[in-house]
Amino acid sequence: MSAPRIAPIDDIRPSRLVRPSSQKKLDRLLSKAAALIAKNGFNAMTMRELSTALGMSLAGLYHYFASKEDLLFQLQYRTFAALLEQQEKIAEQPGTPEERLERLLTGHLQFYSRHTNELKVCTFELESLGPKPYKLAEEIRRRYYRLMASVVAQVIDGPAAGARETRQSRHASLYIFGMLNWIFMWYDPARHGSVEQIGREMRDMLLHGLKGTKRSG
Amino acid sequence: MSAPRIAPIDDIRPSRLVRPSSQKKLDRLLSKAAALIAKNGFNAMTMRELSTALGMSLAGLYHYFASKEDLLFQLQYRTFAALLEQQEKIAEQPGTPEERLERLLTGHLQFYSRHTNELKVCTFELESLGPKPYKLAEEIRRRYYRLMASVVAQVIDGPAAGARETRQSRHASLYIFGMLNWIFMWYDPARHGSVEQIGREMRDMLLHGLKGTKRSG
Amino acid sequence: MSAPRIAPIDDIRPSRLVRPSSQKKLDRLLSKAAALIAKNGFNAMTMRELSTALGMSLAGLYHYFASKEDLLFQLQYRTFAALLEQQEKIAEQPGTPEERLERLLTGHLQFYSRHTNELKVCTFELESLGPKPYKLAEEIRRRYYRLMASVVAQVIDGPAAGARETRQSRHASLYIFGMLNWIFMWYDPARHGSVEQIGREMRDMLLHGLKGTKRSG
Amino acid sequence: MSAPRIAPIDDIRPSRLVRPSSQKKLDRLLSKAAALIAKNGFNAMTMRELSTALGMSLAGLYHYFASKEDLLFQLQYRTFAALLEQQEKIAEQPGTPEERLERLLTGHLQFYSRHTNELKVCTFELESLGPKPYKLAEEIRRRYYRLMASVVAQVIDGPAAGARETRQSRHASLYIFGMLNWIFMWYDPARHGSVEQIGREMRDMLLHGLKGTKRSG
DNA sequence: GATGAATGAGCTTTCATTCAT
DNA sequence: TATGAATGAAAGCTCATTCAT
Repeated sequence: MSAPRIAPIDDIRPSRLVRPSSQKKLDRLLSKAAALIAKNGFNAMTMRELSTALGMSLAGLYHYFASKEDLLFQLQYRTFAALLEQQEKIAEQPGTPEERLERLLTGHLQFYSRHTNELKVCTFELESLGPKPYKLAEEIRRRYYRLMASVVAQVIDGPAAGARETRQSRHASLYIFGMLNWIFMWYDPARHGSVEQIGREMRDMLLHGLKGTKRSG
Repeated sequence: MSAPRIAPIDDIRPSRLVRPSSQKKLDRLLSKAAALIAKNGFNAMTMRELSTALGMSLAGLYHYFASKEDLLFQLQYRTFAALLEQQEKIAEQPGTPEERLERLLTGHLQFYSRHTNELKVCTFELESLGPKPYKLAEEIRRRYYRLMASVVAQVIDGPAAGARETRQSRHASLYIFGMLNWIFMWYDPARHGSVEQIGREMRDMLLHGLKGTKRSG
Repeated sequence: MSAPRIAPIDDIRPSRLVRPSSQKKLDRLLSKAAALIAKNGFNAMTMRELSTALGMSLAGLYHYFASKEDLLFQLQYRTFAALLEQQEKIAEQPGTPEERLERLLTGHLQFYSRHTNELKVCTFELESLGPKPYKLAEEIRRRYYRLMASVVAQVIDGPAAGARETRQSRHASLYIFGMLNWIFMWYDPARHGSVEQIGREMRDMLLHGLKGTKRSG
Repeated sequence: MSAPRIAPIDDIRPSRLVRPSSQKKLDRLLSKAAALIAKNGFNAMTMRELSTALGMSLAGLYHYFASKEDLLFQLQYRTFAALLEQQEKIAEQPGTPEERLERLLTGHLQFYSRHTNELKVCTFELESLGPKPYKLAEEIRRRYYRLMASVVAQVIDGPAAGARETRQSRHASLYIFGMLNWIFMWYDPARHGSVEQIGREMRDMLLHGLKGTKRSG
């Protein structure tokens, strides 16, 4: 069940090679961009604004990104790829389906709490991509979705049933992604507790229903 | 437990009265605007584009909306108010907490299926509002959230416990709204069945956990 | 030396007769318009703004004025005509040239203090008129200028010299109009005293030079 | 009696440094803008019109001016500052109060004849500025006014009286500025002679009264 | 007379992007 | 690599004016 390699970024930016020496600077640029996009949306972020926030010239940005959309794509692709890689490793660890589900939930939430801006951009600005980069990003997303669905299927039908998805498991996975992604709209660690706690709550609700959430209070 | 009346729109635009005769036209404008915003986002929709789609002049739009943002606000406010009104009526009907929860789920999804564009705009363009209209829209949202949380609380702790919210019920409500709102990202009636079916699935999962979803297959 | 009648307004607005019954309303409109134009300039005043300030509909204004420029013209023409008529009467009164000069100065300043807004519009928005109304307004102005120049000539060269203008009298008249019209830029009755006092000061300075102004202190 | 330095422009636009290399270009832009504004007023001048007249793109203008109003402010501030600097130098030269007054009159008129457009903009478009730049421009104006008033005071009360302003000297200065500034409305070198001649005429009228103007004919 | 609705033309400003240096 | 200067395209919005009622 080893995953195929993810298509390289340069598929979409064949014109420019980013050498290791500038990797660190590139990361800084993307991080700042993520913060600005997360705050007001991709459209609202302007290249000028970004250049000012970075203390560099507007034209200078175009040494790192072929276009504003390329910037968005790089941001999304890298983030998604990192999330998927993490979750695939987590899913490979042995354990009951229930244990693995909890690990996926918590892993997702932890990734969220460490890369809030980046994940927010991935979650809400997918449609801002053009058709080609969209397809590339979509592909990773789909793999992540299948990963979740296969674990959910084992929870529902038992590990003996293999990882065959069913209508139930597919729908449930969509509900679960809704729960997970909606967290951007409300989560505040000071008010709601740690993401690990949230992960346990979700697990209880998913495994035992609403009444089961009383146990984890 | 009768709800206080919703603050009238004119709180924010006291200068303009929309008379009954133009109500119909206003509805048409808002409906088309909702479609365009839902498609590409509020920022991407241009007033010119809207005017063309409506077959009227650009300047003519400004007879109905003080600004582009005012348009967004009117759209959100009306839609939210209609949704809230519907759901409050539904919640008032007698029945066990479980029955009332299912009715709320289904009611939300039905509203979604009848006003997909409008609800999408409400769900994803809230942050495009300025501070003052944001607060007004937020207020309705909060009331809807409380309505859901009170029913969820009764499901968890039993009807005898009253509608007192707890940490569990509040968090669970947030998870539920995530499930409900995420539907914009994937739902296709042809592939996923009717919204009533989805509503039953969600109910089963919420009441009995993932394994409980097998029953409604 | 009786002055020829002033060309009737209808030369420029042949399309519409203003009947006596609406005369009063027309005056109100022009007065409000004068106030708004005086405040921010003709260009900055909008017909909407005016209609709002008057509590009437935008379209309604066009029953009284063929266009925005027509409004300006009517305002200027009426005001100038009234000023000229007053000053011609004043100049006809008997007296030494010096006395008649003082009367003209004071008359001008009194007219200013009674019709500040209107006169300001006449003084600073002449160029906002199109060529045809400009010429009509210019004509009255020129008559007023000649009236002043003839009196100034008598002051300089003695009443025996008749009213023949000279280079001196013409230039001096221009300087005097400068003094008079610049008053819009600074005059405040609370700080500078009555216009009659100002008139005496100007007379002293004009007749006796700067050192002569000490007498009227 | 050395004057304090004039507040630098950057007080209001600290973000943009105009380097010496672009100074020449900036001057060209402002000069053309002055011509267009002088012709039809600030409101009537459009940025498009200016860009066309300069043979550059509309957007390019915004490299030099943060906004249309900023353009007006820069124009006014620079012109006023230059006028004030010149007149302060002139006033410092030794001589009787009468000689110094004449030098100020002639200096003002010469500045006018060399920078007609710019000075016209300063004189008639002050109110087109917003409150903050207005205050800055007002400040320079006031200093110029005081300079004139102090010399006028010495003419009236003799040099021994120092430069203490009196009601007479203050008012007389306002009349003088009226005479000087009104020149925009009528002066034509071909018809009225050189500005130096006008300056002498004004001096004679101011020192000896209307009858004294015969001497300079 | 009066007005709500509508519009063509035009305004200031912003944006992503390019290019000579 | 880096940047100041420049620009085509387009955006939101306003204005004087018209016209059916």
